[in-house]
Amino acid sequence: MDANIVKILVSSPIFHDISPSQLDIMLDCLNPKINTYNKNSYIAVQGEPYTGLGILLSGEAAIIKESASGSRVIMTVIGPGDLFGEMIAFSPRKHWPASVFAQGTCSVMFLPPEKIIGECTHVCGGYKQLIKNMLVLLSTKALMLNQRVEYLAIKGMREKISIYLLEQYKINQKNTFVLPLKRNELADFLSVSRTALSRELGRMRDEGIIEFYRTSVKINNLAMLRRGAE
Amino acid sequence: MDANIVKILVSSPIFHDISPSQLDIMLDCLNPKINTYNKNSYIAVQGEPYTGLGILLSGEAAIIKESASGSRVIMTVIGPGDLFGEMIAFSPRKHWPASVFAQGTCSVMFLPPEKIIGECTHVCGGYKQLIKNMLVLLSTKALMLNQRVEYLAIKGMREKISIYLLEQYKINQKNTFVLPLKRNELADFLSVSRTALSRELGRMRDEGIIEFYRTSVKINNLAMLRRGAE
DNA sequence: AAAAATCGGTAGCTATAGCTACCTAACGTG
DNA sequence: CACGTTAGGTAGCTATAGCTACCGATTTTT
Repeated sequence: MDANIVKILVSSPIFHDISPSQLDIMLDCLNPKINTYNKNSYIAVQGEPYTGLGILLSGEAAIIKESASGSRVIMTVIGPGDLFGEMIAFSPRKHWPASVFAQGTCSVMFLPPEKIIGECTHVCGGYKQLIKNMLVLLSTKALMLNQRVEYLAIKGMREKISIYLLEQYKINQKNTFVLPLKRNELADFLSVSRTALSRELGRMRDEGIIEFYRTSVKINNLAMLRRGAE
Repeated sequence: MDANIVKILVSSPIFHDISPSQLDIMLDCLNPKINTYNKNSYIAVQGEPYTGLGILLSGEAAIIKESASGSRVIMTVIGPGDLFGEMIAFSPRKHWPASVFAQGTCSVMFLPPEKIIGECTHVCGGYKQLIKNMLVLLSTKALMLNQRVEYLAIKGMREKISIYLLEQYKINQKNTFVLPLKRNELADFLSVSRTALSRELGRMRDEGIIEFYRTSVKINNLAMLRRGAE
């Protein structure tokens, strides 16, 4: 296997803690298929049969959800080393739940999922690590989604903001901190409109609960913030 | 190991396709801890250190999310054979993201997650199956959550309903079908108020798109329903 | 079979948050 | 450094959906 490819693969979370030499051996068992895609072409099409666990080797691709009427929403953008289709690999579903679209020229490695829990009887250390990595990846994904559901299920704008800020406060352990998201991204994450988000933040500032400038925030009244979270 | 316990375990998705005799052998490796809990006591407390992958052997327990202010929301109710804490098992997080509360007298088996990707070098068939089951469980969970996020991210009431009905239509392949959820549950799933949901359903009926009585629905105008889904 | 609880539809009121539009501050690029 | 672009705050208007209240129908309990 090409040394360059191995280099990218060892940086990918799916091969975390697997040495290049181990990886080289494992690839023989895993039966990977490598394809290249031109800019603005489909790597995977929503609804079509699943083609395996994808690892982006080079280029940039967008995961997009397409509605029946043809409107397209970009879910995420992925780069070299990133995975896609990891949720479907071991589920009973056998169709792509979203499309993957090459933003530039891309090369992609597909792994047949059945090979991961594979026949490969000589259980090298790398093999065990691979499974462990898959378990970690899926758990983390599920937890992230779970957290997102929790935020989306919150009714009020004030409540969403308060809970989000309290969580950030807990992480930073300081009254003043910098948010990891820009306004637009935060609005997206909370699934509210940016303008309404800004308005509510303004109100909270007027009430003396917080101060902010762009992504930096200072909590002035923790008790009131807590009350806002209900 | 008690034959009764083995009987429940083989019915649990985590030990799917593992024979009782295989299971009996595996349990020696897995180092399970069994505890019993009185009615109305905590099996796990949100925020406290993770105690392992839980399998409910008997009784009924509720997964509840508790907010800082002390308000409690029941997420799901689980019964014998059901799992809990499967998302945290392989993630870097080491604290319960929700509480588990015994609704009646419960007995619970906890498995240390590190044993699942275990040291157990004699790779019996059952062991491989166990890992496969974990992967399937986590994938399915992630997909479910993903679907939920998609619904919650939808803005309009009409749009939510239309997409939901179209999905049900696709499943049933008939114009007339019975919804798997009651109004209350559907409102919960879509994260809208029941009254607003009923109102919009009424509007859609007035416009001749659908007919309905309780949980049975008939689609009268598929094209309009599609348009409602944007 | 009567009583109680659940389920579901309707109506009116109102708070909320989305949308458009606009403007200023920061960033980045040739 | 001038230009375009992105990020973010503000304002006014309005549609939407939440809430309360109520009532009839259905199911469950006793």
